[in-house]
Amino acid sequence: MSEAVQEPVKKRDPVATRARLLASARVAFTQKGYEGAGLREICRNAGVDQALVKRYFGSKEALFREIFDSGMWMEEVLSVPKEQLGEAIAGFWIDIEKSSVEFDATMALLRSVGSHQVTSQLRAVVEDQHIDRLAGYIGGRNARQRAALIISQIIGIDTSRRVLGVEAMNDKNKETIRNLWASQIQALVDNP
Amino acid sequence: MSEAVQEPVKKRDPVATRARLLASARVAFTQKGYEGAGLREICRNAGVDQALVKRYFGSKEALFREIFDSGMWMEEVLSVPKEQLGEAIAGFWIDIEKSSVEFDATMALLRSVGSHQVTSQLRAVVEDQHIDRLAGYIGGRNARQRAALIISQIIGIDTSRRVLGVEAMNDKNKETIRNLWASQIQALVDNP
DNA sequence: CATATAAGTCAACGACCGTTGACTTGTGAG
DNA sequence: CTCACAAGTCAACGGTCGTTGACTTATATG
Repeated sequence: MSEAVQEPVKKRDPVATRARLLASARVAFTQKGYEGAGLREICRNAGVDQALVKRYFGSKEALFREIFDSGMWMEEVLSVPKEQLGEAIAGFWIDIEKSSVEFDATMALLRSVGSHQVTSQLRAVVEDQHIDRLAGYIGGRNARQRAALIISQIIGIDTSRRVLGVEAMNDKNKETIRNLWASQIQALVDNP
Repeated sequence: MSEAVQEPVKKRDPVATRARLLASARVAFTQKGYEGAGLREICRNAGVDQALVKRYFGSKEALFREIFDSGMWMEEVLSVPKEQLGEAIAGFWIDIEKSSVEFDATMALLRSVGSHQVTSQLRAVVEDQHIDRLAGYIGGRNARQRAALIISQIIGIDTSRRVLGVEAMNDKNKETIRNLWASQIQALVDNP
């Protein structure tokens, strides 16, 4: 109402269109993974024609890449002192369900892991955005390997808990899982 | 040559056909996951017609289920004393590449995790064949949760190492990973 | 106001998917 | 030897997929 200083009522807004396409793709990839999400569905939910994916991104694969490029992955969790890193990481990923429901990059990754078309993309995301960043933070001997183990635990626990829905890790057992997992991570952070 | 006491040279052998179909399906699901593997490809490699999948198994989903039913999952690794369980599990899954290349149930599971059609199947496999069995073996307080964390680590590490191909966990770093991981598992086995 | 260009639409391509019913043919029981 | 039935084949169904080229239309520039 008040911010409409200039409202040309554009019928065509490439910036907004691109944004709506990206937003819709984020939801679809989160819910169904790379292969499971269809371009027609993504475009329908974005209210645009399916041919625009090619114009704006080039291909489905490039659209998928775009989504993972804009992630500030470990930042939020790497702001705590090392002694609390186990609690911070475990707490963040155990309570992640409260985060933005419409886009959950971890879920999108886990549900796309089986698609050969994007495995190299996902490896790059895991290595560059997660493992390397975490390894640089914890330091010490075999930092890369210890960081890789921590990231692998995130992948495995999230797969069991949220993708598969394993009962032993459901909300009723949340606190138990969080405590056990936090001390596991902390052991890897502290050193071999 | 010598064992052919009775060789009817059958043109039709339902038992053998079924077995060849299962063998081919195992390879395909291992390499491409549930969605990525097509029935036409499976049948072609088995040398049979694609219509036989319906006759023998009913559907693709049922064929997939059949493959995971015949698994003696944790048996091999649960034969060691508790004090060596960490070493046993880590060692088994780190060296798993030497096992039967054509069928690797863990890979088939990991590459199929994103397919909604089979998530409930896979959850059942993980819970009944892995978590429950391991929990019964290790015992103690919160055994199910500790077992679930161990199984989740298998899932996560195998996803990083063999599905994604993360460099920090490749063969050159195999020993480091094995040792770090073994002590992580052992800590969960011993108790909270 | 005229117009070049970008934005968006439309319909179709070729390929693959799981499934299915009708068909042919081998095989063992009588 | 016959024949009923199981085993295996064939072709097609209806559907989805990512992609693409030709088309229409809005917008900004001059």
